[in-house]
Amino acid sequence: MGHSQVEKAQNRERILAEAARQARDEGLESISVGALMKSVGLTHGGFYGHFESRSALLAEALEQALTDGESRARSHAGSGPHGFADMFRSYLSRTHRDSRDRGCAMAALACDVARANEASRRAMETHVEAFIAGTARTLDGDERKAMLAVSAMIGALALSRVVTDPARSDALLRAVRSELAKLETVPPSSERE
Amino acid sequence: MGHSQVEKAQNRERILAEAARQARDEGLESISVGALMKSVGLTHGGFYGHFESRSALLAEALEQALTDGESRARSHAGSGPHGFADMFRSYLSRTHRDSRDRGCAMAALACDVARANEASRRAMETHVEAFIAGTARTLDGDERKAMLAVSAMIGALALSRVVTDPARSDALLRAVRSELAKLETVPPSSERE
DNA sequence: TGTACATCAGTGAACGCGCGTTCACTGATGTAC
DNA sequence: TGTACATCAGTGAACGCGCGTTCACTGATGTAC
Repeated sequence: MGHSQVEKAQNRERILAEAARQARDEGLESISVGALMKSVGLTHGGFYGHFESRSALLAEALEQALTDGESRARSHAGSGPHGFADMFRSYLSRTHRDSRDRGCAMAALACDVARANEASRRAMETHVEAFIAGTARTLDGDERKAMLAVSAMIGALALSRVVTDPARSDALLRAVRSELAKLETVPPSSERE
Repeated sequence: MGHSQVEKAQNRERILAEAARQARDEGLESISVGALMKSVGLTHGGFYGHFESRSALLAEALEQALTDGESRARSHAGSGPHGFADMFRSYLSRTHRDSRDRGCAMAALACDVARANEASRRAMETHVEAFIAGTARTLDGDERKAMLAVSAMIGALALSRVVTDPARSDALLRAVRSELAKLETVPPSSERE
């Protein structure tokens, strides 16, 4: 056969990208070396020329999935003002709900990572903190509001993928969108805090 | 050996209870027939006297986990007034975060169920809708507020189990608790809607 | 520029292992008399 | 109440299967001359 060094590097990227996609689609643990290699048009034996082991791949795939989802969230915000409303509207869109394999890895994998090893948890933790910090920046630096918003966005997206009734799934996304919109408005009076 | 019919019924319950616990602790798919039977003190062969197959068990275990978590949430509300504040305070407690195997199955398994078969999704959907309806009842029937609250509770609990820094995990729970508390108070004026 | 050869990316057979499932068997249970 | 026997809950060896991993091999790549 024989392939160039350039092709090898490209193949590694293709394997990793596909693994990150499959992780979000079917879960990290459901990735199998044979199926993964087949889906990028290679045979299983070649896998170990790219990664030390399946578990080493899973670690990289998780990081890749987290980064993918994040850059996608940023690009979703569009070229307009990267405000809070722009962000949560695209995050809580039906499009995002229906493209789990290309969307936010935190919503797709939070439960799995919660029971994974500490390295995986730390990897996702970094992205959770970044999401909170980025959201706080659009909310006058109010971190507590940002924590509520991030929890609600990730929770609502995950739940919208559980609900089988399309109308109710849509309603859930819509409701959380409209309630989050209220967070951005300054409270009419500061009497409460 | 020989065991009575009463013992058989009890063993079935013990297998199911342990499966529901393991499902929340390590994920539905990580349940293995051999390990499960061993953990209740039986041998793998006897499993098929109780369940038709592993996948039939998983379906029952999911339902059991969902019911367990729900009844626990109810009992957590305590004997006082079953208000919104009582509920989310116990839901977003460190105790709940740290006892995933006995807690809410929606927070523990939402991501897994999102990619599971339709029967599993429908099973969890019923409990999601019940949680929303029950929460709405404590919020003057405002379903949209309830959807925000439920999304935030489930999202925050799941994320608090990802975050490895104990102080930050606590802060996340605390922040969402304090922000949800504001939902219950009637808006100072109805000028906005 | 052209040739000879070492390198190495990818192949596919083979391996051990753990899993879900089956089944002949055991011996206490519980019923018929 | 006591005895004889059919039932059946649980046992553990055995099965096929898919998986992660290894490794001898192939043949194009890319370098040394």
